[in-house]
Amino acid sequence: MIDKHLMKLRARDDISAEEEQALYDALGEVLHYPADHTFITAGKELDRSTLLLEGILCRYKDLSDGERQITELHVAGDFADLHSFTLKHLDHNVMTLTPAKIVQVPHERLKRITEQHPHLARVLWFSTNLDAAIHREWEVSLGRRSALQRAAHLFCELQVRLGIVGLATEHEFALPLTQVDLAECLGLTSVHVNRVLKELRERKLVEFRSSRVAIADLAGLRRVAEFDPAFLYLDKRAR
Amino acid sequence: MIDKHLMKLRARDDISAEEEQALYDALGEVLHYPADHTFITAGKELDRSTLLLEGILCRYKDLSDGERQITELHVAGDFADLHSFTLKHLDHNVMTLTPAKIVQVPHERLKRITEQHPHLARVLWFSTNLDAAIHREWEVSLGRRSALQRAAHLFCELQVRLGIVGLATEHEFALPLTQVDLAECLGLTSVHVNRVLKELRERKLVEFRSSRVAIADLAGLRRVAEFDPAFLYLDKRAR
DNA sequence: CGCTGCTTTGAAGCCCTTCAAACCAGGTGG
DNA sequence: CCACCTGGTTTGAAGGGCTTCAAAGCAGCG
Repeated sequence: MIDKHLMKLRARDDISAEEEQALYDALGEVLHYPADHTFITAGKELDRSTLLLEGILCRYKDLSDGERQITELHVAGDFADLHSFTLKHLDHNVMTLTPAKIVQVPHERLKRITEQHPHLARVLWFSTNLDAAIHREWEVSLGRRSALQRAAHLFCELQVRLGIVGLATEHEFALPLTQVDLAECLGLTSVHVNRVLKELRERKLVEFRSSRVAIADLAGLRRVAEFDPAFLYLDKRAR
Repeated sequence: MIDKHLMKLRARDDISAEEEQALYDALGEVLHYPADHTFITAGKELDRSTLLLEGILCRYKDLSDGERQITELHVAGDFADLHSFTLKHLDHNVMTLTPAKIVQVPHERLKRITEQHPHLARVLWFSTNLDAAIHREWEVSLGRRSALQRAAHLFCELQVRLGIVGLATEHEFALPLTQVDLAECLGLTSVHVNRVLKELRERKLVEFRSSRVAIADLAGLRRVAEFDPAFLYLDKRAR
């Protein structure tokens, strides 16, 4: 059931059979959520974390004028809110962008992992630090990259992250988001996202339509985005 | 020596005398760095973390055109790169913005903490998750807030964070940064930062000059920034 | 007293937003 | 089976917030 999560972890470190079992033992209830469903609200006390099995989630914050900023996208195999284990409540909301299948992991069982499996605990710690690395890369995009580069960079990031769990090739992947969703990731208006997507299409770099990303020229796309996958920590080593 | 770090941790959870001792036992060499000194470079293997005792540090990424984005500021009491414990190398650089006094903490000794002090390990994990929360708030600023709001929000954040370690009052705190430094935090040009600071001054909200922030109207400043300190997790509870 | 780094100000321009409306595909119901 | 509705996409025109370029002002210091 958590094969994609294991793929993600094992791309970064060795996970023993015993540790794999400890993870399985930590699993709780499996749930199916519809699209556009906010299932974690900022400030609310949490006693379990959410491991995404299928679909796409996002973390987001709302502003007073109705604007929204998505701070991270989550794909299958990601813990959406592992950080709630130490934070106890979150500073942001989490919602589904597509229909999603998730499995809950009670914090009580995560606590046991920190007590009985220090290495696995460090790997989980690593994985929250990986989320922070993604945040940092988004800060760079939002602060310093042009609209075209931001969009290109996001597609590059998703191609790698989905590739790790077998959901993307060099040429394409499914991405059932709207242009509004993308705009909320990129700090742009959906109108401008539309124009940027048009330019990426005309430059024969990438095509985003009918819920798919078709990459015409991955090298060119990465060049435009100045994409360096180092921030995704794909080197496998002891954590 | 690490009293400010303990103040920071104890604002979020209880730290026992035994845990405090474990932290002291983990300390290594104390170093003094000059201002504008990059002492951690992206990609370089690390075997120790850096606890800031005095001064201001920043994490930053450089872009090909010479632009720079600062992704977080660090104040006394912060671990600047505790996340390198699980990441092993970083995706960003770390530099001093002022002269700084730091103490190194070998990863080997942090590993021992994860094995012998699970609760303290969770508190340290929490503290890297707090950095991620700050990243998210910056994403919101960079993606959705106006230049004026971004600057106001940063001052509010620093007032709280410095206040926790006794380095800020409701009315003022030392901040020996240049307008160029601020611009690199805020995703703006230094020219525009200058205009924004002028407006904050004219609106009688906050004055930034000669290395100090003088807050004329904290409530008004927070209103302009739409500042909510919840993302700093100041509620004390078991982690 | 002149250098250096930082701050301040002005003028022009551009990237992205705003506002508005048309277009399009998929699903529903008469 | 088409008319209609709805959510999403596309395009145009005008405007604004921030950048760019340029230069002057200013404080600290050797």
